[in-house]
Amino acid sequence: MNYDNLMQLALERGFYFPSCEIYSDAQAGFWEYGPAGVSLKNKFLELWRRQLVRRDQMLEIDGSQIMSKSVFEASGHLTSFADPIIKCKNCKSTFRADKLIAETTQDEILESADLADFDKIITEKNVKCPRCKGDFDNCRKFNLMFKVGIGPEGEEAYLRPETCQSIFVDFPRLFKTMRGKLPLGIAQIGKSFRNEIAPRQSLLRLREFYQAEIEVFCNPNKLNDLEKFSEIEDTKITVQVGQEPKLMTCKEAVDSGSIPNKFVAYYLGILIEFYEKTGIDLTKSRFRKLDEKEKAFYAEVAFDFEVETSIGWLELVACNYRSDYDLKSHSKKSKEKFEVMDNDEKILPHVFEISMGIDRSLYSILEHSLREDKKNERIVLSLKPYLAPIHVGVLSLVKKDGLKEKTDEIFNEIKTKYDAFLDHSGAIGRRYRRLDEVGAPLAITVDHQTLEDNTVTMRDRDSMDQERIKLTELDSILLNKTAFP
RNA sequence: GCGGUUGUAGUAUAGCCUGGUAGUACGCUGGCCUUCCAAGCCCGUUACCCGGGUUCAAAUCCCGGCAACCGCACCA
Repeated sequence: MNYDNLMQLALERGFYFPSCEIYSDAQAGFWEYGPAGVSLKNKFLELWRRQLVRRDQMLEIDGSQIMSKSVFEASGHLTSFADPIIKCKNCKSTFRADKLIAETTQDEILESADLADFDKIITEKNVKCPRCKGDFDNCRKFNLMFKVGIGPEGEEAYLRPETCQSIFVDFPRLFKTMRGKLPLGIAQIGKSFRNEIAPRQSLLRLREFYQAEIEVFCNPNKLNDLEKFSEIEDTKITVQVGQEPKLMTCKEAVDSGSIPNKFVAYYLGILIEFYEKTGIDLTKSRFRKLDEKEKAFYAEVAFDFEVETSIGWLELVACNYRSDYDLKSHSKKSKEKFEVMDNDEKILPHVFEISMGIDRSLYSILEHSLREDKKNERIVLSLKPYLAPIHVGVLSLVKKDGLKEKTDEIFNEIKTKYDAFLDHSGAIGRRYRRLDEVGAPLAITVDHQTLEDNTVTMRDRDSMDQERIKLTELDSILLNKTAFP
């Protein structure tokens, strides 16, 4: 199934839809999650907590979305997270100043150069608009951060462009008070904000989006000294260095040098074990090593976890070895001490980050789970049961003869424990089809026999098979079938 | 941000060229029927992206805005 099929399902079944859609000044790049989308997202995040945060005994925090100017002076975002742009006075085309200068004059100019330098070169070399030969306005910086004004004086602050800055800033307190020991993972789920020039494709390129980030603080001298590496050494991952993706175990990846050390390999390993449980098709996934040009300004080594969908390869997770870039710069700017003791050694930890795009992950899960069952004329969302927005449909075969009342009774017994959906009306087949489309793995139906022997039929979403179960066993069956792995 | 295409119910669309009662399908609400997979019948429900202009009259023509799609550029 492709992007359009999924978009239609999302709109019809309440997974996601455009923000502020009733108003004509609604801007692109903002989307809402509907009831089904929220339920899926919550369960996805619960799985993330279990498979990464709990597994590795990480600390989870929830930081503020608005952060002070100093944070982004230190992090480099105020200067590096901006593009120098110039606009043609005549045809209004916009270009990146550094790229245009490089193309037309062969002069290399740093992206971070002063604005006056750009203007100077453009005047000296007589650079004109490549479209219409027009003159340019003065160069300006377009920063992708949203600036906000705090309080009546409008003090300068910014919406965070990545959640991890809270983690770096909070590190000294967390390490001390939580009795931290290296390596230490600190995790956070939250929203980040980027003023993208051209947001597009619903959840895939947003101005306001969710990230689930993990920053692992480590001793850079012990990157191959990691006992728990054995847990994942046989886990298979696809690594692409250069052009050819290769399937290998984590151990082979380290031995062959595809992944630089056991430490990085361990986190890529537990990440792939997490994604395996989301239902994403891992045969359509790869860790792609980024070359120098593609890497972020703070990254020393970077792997993108990418998944193939109907619209191409999508970057779901950026895995960056940020070295001591962040702690060093925050330490310098704030005068706070970031060094910690690792046994007898005093060190400034290095950071490896696993920066996950939640919205893109959810999109990929949905696309990989959605299928058309032509034989039975239905659309089925074959989500993992523990991720399904609705765990179980509770249906009455017909409303009369007390079946409705019996159904209500069963529903009331399970509704606080499971995501159950009660439905009495319409043809039974139609109700099953609707549940198939939101991905409900199970449906139980109350019929006349139920009143006699307290059994109901339980239908399986994927096979459409039915079996009769005792109501006394309903809870344990549901518990078992919808449990997280 | 540029260029092209487009914008009609919950979804998908017809109507637009040639201005005059906005139609269809699926869905949805309620009812009849029905003992398990989108059946049938009846009743009902919901829409012309926003603003301005032309006109006796605008979904339709014109201008502006916004959005979506495709391409270019961008993507820490």
